[in-house]
Amino acid sequence: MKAKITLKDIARELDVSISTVSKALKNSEEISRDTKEKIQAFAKLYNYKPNNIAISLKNKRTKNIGVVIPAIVHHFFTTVIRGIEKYANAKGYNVIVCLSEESFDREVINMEMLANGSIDGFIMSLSSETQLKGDYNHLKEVTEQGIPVVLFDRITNEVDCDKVIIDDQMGAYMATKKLIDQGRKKIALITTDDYLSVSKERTQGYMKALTDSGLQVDESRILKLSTMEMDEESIRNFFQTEKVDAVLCVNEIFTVFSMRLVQEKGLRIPDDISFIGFTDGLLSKYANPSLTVVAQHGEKMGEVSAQMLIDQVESENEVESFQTKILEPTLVVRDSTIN
Amino acid sequence: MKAKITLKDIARELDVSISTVSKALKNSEEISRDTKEKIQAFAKLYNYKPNNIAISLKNKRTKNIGVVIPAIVHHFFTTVIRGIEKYANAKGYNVIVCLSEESFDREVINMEMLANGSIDGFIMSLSSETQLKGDYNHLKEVTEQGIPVVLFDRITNEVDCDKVIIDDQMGAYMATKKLIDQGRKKIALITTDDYLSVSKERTQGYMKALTDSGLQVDESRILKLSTMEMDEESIRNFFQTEKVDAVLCVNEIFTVFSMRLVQEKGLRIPDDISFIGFTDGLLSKYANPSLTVVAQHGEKMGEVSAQMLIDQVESENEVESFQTKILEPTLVVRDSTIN
DNA sequence: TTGTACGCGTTATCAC
DNA sequence: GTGATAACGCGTACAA
Repeated sequence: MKAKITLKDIARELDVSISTVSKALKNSEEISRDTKEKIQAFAKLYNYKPNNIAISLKNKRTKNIGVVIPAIVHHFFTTVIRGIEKYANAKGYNVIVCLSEESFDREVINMEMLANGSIDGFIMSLSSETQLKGDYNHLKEVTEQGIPVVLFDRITNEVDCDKVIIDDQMGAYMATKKLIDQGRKKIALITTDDYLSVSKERTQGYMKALTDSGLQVDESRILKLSTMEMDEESIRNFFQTEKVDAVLCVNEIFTVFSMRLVQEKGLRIPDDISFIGFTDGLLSKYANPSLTVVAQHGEKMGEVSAQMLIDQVESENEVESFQTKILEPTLVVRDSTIN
Repeated sequence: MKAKITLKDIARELDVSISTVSKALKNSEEISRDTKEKIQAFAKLYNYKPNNIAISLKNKRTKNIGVVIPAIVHHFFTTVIRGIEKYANAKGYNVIVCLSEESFDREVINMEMLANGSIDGFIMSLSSETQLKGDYNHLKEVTEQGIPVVLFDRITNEVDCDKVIIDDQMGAYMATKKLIDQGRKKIALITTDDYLSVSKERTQGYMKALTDSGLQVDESRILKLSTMEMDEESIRNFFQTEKVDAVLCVNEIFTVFSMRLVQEKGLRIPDDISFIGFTDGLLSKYANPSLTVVAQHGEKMGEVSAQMLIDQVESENEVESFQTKILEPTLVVRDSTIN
């Protein structure tokens, strides 16, 4: 095993000083051609690479980005990570991923772990427990320390930082409008409690579309689950009592499961009942029938988040004005609605 | 903005030496109660936290694990990451995720980036391009430098390191056997070229099950796609020529798409034709009909990988014997096969 | 043209 | 009981 070689090692071997080696490897004009060539050849031979940690300590820049998300087994979040990775890597940054698993405590612990010098900035989406609690002190502390933060998707207005979201309200509005235009009158909404920022927005978009079209909002047609996790029981009960001709759901899984339920009852999709979900993942594409969805453009969101963060990290002067970027959702029409 | 406070800051404020502060904060017996209390109170007040980077430089331990995988928008890999995260986090390690996106070059670049001091060890699954090329020098270099590596799922025998896989051959064998036991005679296999270690194993298991049951292996019933990415055209062609009564696929997506194709032709699943896939993800659970699959236990795999890696990282004496852990696959029976 | 000295933040050793 | 010093690996201002 050949251990990593350092400047000191090279200096000792070649009987020059460390700084000479350092300069030579940077091709400094100060050093004579002879010495430079000798040192560079030796360095190449022993595959010298500067130690990232030492450089981080010196520069107070780690070139690491901390990403804290509630879950990773969700298509949307994986696409965001991919977008972040793509941009960050191109800029020479690494991505440290931490999962809060929807837990406030784990979110706090993870941030504290990373905030002690491991990263140059955070990109994060809030855990549901955090949004429920409404406690954002861990975020405030971090920003007060001067560590840049970019929030995406699940955000809060209580923290001053850059944000990236899609226009969830518009997405729900577009979807609902489409259902109405196709003659649907009894449109159900399967969502979660309003403490989740995205669900709140989507619910508003749904209601606005109904009232804009002169339809009544019937609260009994709105099912609010407690989390984004699957709750088969509640959805089953809902469809036992409610007779509807269209359903909008805030994610893919709720939609696919709901479709299955009504299919079991003998209803035909989209003839008897239409479905639209959120998130354009594999499930939507390969469901039977394939799913019409509001695409959230996770990869784009990740890229934009990474760009905003790195801009902040690399800007000399402290940024004082924060911006919120709102991406436009798109309706991807497939077979769960009438064409 | 209150910047991070250092030992030096505290020392200056309290008019003591840096080493006194350091010791006091570690509750050293050497320091008087008075001084300790004063220093600890001050540190708490200003929320002092030691700088990870400085500690890493000193200890030559980063408490970071590098994870390099081919893709993240795959359920299997996300579950592995989750397992790694879970174990690593509990041990105080962070997880740096890098995506090779199935590219050899990106795999090499990512490893080089991380190998220069950013991480204590690697957990990785080979990109398809790497397996196709058969070039593992980047892995060998890293292990020669004394950086521990754990390979999972897509592995190679050419690198000496710990490995974690499931018994892919057994998984395919179990699945094929089940189809045979249900009276199926014409069983197709949709897989990828043999350069992918997992596909090769699965193909062997499939063939072994057939011959063990006295059935002929009919090469025309085996479709070998070039990658794990979806290739709708090839699959469509395959089902146009081949008449089979059961299909085994090496992933979920191939399976779900194939089911759709035969359904369009009017075949009933599982009455006329049965399906079994690999990977127990959302698609399998929510497909219509739901999918019988060989579960790969990704989360478990991640945990085991992390455990093996951290054991190696933390073991004083250099480990010289490497082990390969083989996890058992499980058949999850759902509605795409006869019960 | 080359080398010395210092600092990044921490800890461990040794001297007072 | 407290403090000075060296070391981790690197870069750079300054001195020779």
